[in-house]
Amino acid sequence: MRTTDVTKTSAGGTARRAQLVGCAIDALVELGYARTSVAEVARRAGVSKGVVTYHFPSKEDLLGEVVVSLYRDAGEQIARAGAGDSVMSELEAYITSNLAFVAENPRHVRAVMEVASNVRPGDGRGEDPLVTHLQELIERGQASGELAGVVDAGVLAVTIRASIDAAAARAAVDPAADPRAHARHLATLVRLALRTEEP
Amino acid sequence: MRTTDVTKTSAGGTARRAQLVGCAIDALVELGYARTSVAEVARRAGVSKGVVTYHFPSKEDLLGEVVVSLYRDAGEQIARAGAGDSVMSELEAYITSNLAFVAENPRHVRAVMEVASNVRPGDGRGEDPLVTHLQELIERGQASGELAGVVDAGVLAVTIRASIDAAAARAAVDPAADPRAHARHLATLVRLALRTEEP
Amino acid sequence: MRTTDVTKTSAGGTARRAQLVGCAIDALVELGYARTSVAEVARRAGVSKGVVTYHFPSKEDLLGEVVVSLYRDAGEQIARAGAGDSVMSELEAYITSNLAFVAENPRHVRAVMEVASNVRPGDGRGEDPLVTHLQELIERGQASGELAGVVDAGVLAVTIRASIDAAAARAAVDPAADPRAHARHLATLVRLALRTEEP
Amino acid sequence: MRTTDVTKTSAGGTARRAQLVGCAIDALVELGYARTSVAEVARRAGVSKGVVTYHFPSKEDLLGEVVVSLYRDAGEQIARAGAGDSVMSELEAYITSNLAFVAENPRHVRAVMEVASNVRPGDGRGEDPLVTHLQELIERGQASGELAGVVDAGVLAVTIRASIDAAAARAAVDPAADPRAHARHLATLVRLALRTEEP
DNA sequence: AATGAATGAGGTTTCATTCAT
DNA sequence: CATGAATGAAACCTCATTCAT
Repeated sequence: MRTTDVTKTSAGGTARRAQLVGCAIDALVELGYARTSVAEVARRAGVSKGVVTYHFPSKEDLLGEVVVSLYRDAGEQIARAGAGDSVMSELEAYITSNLAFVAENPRHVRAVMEVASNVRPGDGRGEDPLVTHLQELIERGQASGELAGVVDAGVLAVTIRASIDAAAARAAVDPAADPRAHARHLATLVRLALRTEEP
Repeated sequence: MRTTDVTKTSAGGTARRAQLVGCAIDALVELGYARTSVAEVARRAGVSKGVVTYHFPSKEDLLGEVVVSLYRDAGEQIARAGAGDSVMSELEAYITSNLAFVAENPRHVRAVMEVASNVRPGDGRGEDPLVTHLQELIERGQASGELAGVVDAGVLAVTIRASIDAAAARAAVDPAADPRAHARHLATLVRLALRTEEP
Repeated sequence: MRTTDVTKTSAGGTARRAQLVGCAIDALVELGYARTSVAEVARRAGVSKGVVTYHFPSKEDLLGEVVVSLYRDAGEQIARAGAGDSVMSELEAYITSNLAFVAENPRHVRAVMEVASNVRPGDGRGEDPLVTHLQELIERGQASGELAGVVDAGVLAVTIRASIDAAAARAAVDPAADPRAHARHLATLVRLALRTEEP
Repeated sequence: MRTTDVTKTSAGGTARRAQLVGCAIDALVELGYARTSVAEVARRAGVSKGVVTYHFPSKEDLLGEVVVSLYRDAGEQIARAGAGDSVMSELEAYITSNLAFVAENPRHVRAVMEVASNVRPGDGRGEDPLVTHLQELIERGQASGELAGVVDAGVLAVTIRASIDAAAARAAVDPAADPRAHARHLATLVRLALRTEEP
């Protein structure tokens, strides 16, 4: 329980909001989406239900904050990873930084997965931008001849993304999992699949 | 609506059960887990709520049947695919038959995904048997020298499984997706990753 | 409390529905609109809250039924009153039958007033059809020369309607009030206002 | 929005109170009683919720002030209208000044109606003093022979009052309505009803 | 087998009010 | 004077489940 005393901790309700988001994450990880109610989050925070709806007018707002705060944190960290000087090293940096973030925030990642798998996408499809970005990266490398063109860029992009997510899911639930090792092995796998015959 | 008249169709109400499972699948696909209620399933079947609870003592039983019936069908079909004469061809058959099944049963697959992401796994951990099976297969190939040993068998197994699931998720929701093509490209990817230097 | 045993009273839930409407009327009269909750109605009926929402999916449905059942009853009774052979006698019949109905159903009338004064009219205005009907009647009499044209038909129509409603409000709350006497005096008033100089 | 800057405007916060009453009126007119919350009033005033409860210990106090401020204003204006030299002219002055006030303060009037229809009268019954006053006036005229005695003074009093209120309700909601014209026509109506046969 | 009625728990949200700063 | 945080009650609604017929 994140019942850390929050009084006098920070100006504005920022601390309280952060605490509530933290409790929501805990509830999502431990109970799943369906059993994560406003009441449950309030209970974990040791406050009344009203406090939650005071800081987050609706449940959607609270869970939305769980999601965006992850994207904010992940975005910052992954941006710092910077790009490599070749497509392959950029791919590797992508994989590594993603799973490094996962290794450090397994529960937050898991919580967002719970939310994502239970929110009906408004109107429908829409390519996953994460996958699209990967695919374009790979295609660029293939076009320049740096990478072999045998394997389908789209399928490889989906596969990389899915592998990262699977490792994340695992890490969130199994403290013994090692997302960084997964990253290394996945990078190897990708390198093998994309190596040109004669370097 | 699967309101096919079911009266006097079969002994023991097996047909009614099948109809209800079908309606549950439809509801899961169209409304998502949260909005799939017993009442909704009954409405779609054109019967009263009592009928559902009569055939399935609890909601869990109904959704459980959605899941096991998929595993039953998939198991049969994939078993028929048989094994190849080499580990690589067995891997390929696994990938292909899995995604062939997905291509033929996208809605049922999607429904099971809805259920799976909302049912808390009994107590927790537990290796995924599907992944374990793949991993053992790969390790066998690597031990015999048929396959290269550079890549980590566990990570590759997880990645294959994740890639298949991602393609399935996509196919279930996007009629334009082509799971069979995904299977071919994924098989290529695996072959590249596992090929020995000098065959 | 209308906790009359309803079991085995009638086929279908019609009796239960009627009982709930009755309890809603009682609550509206005794507590007013704001304090008339679904829970309160259930309590008065001696049933659980769920019963109310079972028969009336939403609170709006329940209160809507309070209103339409009044209009149904009133419509039938007033229709039976029939029309007179002159405009004046028709006006008199209107006033009399309206207040006779009020005299017999003071609580139901009061309940509907509570609802009416608390439901925001969807888009806005819209002439009150009851008033419009009266106004047309009066104008017809004035055009034919049967009634004096000095007084404004619209204002008289509004005034008659308002007077009836005021008497109704009074009757609903004061058992000593006499709506039928009010009707006689109001009719006299109208006759005086509309009499021609030389008959 | 009545967000007029009120700081340092007046001693004792009288201006703030007036501003809040004004915002409450706006909310009542635009949203109705049910949706007029303390928070809404504060929002419209551009201040925090606490300000409202500071100046008005309870919601009832705020809405009460909406009502009494109307009665105060109306009382002053109607008193200025003065009395006529005959009962009939006094009746006419009453009707005219009432509806003149309505014509000038339609929103305030509407707001008070919202409140009135949602506040349970203390214990119940109680003659309406406004009606009683009218009734006594009429009876006086009838006793002196100035007015005809055919029509019942009580019913006429109720009817006049109801007609004024109906016109007020209309004016509050329909800017095209003309309460002053209503007053003239109503006065005519009353005169006709009370004229003696041979003057 | 099937139905419709009933239950009661639980969910989200709104709100008047209190209070420390 | 003013604020923002917190509370707790109450409202409406949904739903899985039980049961008599």
